[in-house]
Amino acid sequence: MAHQAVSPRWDVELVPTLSGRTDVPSIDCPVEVSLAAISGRWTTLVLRNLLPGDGYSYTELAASLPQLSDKVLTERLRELVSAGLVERQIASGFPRRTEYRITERGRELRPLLIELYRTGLALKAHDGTEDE
Amino acid sequence: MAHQAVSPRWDVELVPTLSGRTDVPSIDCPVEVSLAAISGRWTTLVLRNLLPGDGYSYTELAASLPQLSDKVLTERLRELVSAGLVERQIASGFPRRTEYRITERGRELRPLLIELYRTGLALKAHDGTEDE
DNA sequence: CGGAATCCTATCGGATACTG
DNA sequence: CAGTATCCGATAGGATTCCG
Repeated sequence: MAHQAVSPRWDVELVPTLSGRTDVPSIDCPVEVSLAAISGRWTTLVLRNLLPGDGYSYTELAASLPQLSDKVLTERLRELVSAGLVERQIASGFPRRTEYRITERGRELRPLLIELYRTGLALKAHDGTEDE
Repeated sequence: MAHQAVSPRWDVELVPTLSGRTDVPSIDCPVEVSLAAISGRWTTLVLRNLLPGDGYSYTELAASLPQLSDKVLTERLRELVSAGLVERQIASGFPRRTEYRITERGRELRPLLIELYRTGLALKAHDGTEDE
């Protein structure tokens, strides 16, 4: 008989469905789906700015994050749009105006971002570098 | 007078404190703190396995994630240990046994991981690729 | 057993310059 | 205004081999 793959003891609240019991980082795992949605430098800041629901032009978005280069801003926006988290509308007229706005789907990330914030505050509170 | 930096409209539930109002991805921002804690390929899987609280030897951990190379496993463990999220104890004896175990601090990540899972399921549910 | 050391490639993200 | 194009250095992570 062959060796059994060693399986952890499952925390069923943490891993309630089978797709979380993977032994590799696969996009089938819900956790990886979420991570993919918020991954990339600057992504969470862009989402933070869009989440209140206001439409932003490209330039406004760039002005709200002055250190963010055009290249990366464009990349992030394309990723978010193609993931259906942000929508892009081009209003005809001159000068051209593009408007970026969070989608319903994008709003699903809000609780996650709140939790990221909350957890970060908790970790900062007791800093992990106290002596015994 | 100079130009004003363009500031977004704040979602005060999402960004309750000043440290979240940064315009660059700084480690001062709580969101970045959380992201740093769970960042890196395989990290969430290692945490998932440790979160039930069982101690794992290096080899058991490796066996629970067979595709994970020694190099990356070691890297991840060092990061987690140095962040105070996991503790490492060496039991004297032969053969040598090292035991990795989640810390109290590490348990603070549990709600975040649950939320990552929850959000991922939600995103998968309505897939973002439906036609109108 | 529990790693460390090397090597190698791919992708990421920053800087800069240019365009319809 | 709203991006694109190009270059480039740094890191991440996988494969493999070695060590106390």
